Amino acid sequence: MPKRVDHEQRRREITHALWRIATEDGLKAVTLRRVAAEAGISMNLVQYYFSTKDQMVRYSLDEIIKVAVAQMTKEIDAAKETGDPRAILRAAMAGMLPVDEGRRQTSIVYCAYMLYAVTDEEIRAVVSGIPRALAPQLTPLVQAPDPLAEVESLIALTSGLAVGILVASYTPDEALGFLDYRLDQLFG
Amino acid sequence: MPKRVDHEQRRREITHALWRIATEDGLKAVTLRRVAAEAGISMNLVQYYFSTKDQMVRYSLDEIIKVAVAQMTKEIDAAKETGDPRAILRAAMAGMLPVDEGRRQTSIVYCAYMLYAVTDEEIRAVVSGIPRALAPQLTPLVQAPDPLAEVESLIALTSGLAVGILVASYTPDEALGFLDYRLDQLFG
DNA sequence: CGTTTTATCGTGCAGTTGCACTATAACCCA
DNA sequence: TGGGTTATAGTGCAACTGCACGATAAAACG
Repeated sequence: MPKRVDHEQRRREITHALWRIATEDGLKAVTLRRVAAEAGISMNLVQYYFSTKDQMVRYSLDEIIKVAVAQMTKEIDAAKETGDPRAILRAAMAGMLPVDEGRRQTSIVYCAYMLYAVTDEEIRAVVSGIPRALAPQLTPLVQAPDPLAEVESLIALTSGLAVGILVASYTPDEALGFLDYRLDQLFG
Repeated sequence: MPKRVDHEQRRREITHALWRIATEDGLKAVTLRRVAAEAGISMNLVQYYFSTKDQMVRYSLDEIIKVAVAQMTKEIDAAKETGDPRAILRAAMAGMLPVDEGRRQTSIVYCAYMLYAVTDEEIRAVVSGIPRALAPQLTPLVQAPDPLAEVESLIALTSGLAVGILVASYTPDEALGFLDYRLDQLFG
């Protein structure tokens, strides 16, 4: 048989191809044949690693969440070195914004899944818990009458800004400006 | 010929059918045949009123924006009677949230188009201008060092909350709570 | 060394999609 | 009253979709 292959690795490669397509033309452009072409393999091989298209899409969602969380965690940890609550919050929020090419891809794919979730029960179950899981980690950083409301609002704001950047309502700099303006109020 | 028919009216009927489908199963479920079935007419008739599927989708986008704007304008005007800036702002923002069945449909369809906009140049051009057009109308209502940043942030927050409600991250009441919490800060 | 696995490919298939083409019944106008 | 027009319906088609079914070469293993 040909070289033995790490299946997880192959699945991840296919997933990356899927992301590239979703970034460029949206999830609606994701087909088995196109993913195969983008990954440089035969369509049959895609089916070899994912028994069904839905499973492939679903796997890619789980992966993008992992990547996004890892990305943000890294930002937060780096900021934690400073010990400055504001810097940590800013890092966490800016880490969700599509301010560079890497994060832009993550954001686009993530947003695509967000909206998928609106009409897809299963994906909604995965996506809906994310802000609820994130908020409690950040509440200790703020002093306010209602820290949870404060942090949840901040997350919702950031999510709105992220979509705003993607549809070109704001430039990344403008969005960061709005975010900083808000943080000024929180800590000023 | 059969009864002479108002073409605009027919197009709107078809558009409503499209919305219902998009609300239930997303824009990806919108096909000529399904729209026709939902509207209770033959597929050919859909093609009679829209020469192409893209045109139909695009027309429905323009319509949903019109409806959403009208909805919000109505809310705002009603609140203007009170003359209370906070009430006006709240009406404008709450008018964007899917807090009842009617607004839920508007929001879902609107969100679907937002997503579409990320990877579709033409639709992005339509969608991206919306917050920029809305913000200046509301800036006179707030007193702050940077009223525009204030209002833009508020709009982004609301947009984030709207998506959050749709994917069941928040209940409508929670979202309204976050909004009010923010307004408390602004006016308190 | 032979045979069993395993990664890969090509092809075929039934279903769906958007669209084009034709038909026809009903209404308006000359 | 009759020819032209318009709203409607049916049907066919090429393209594409996800998926299933072999075929094959190469590595692993007895």
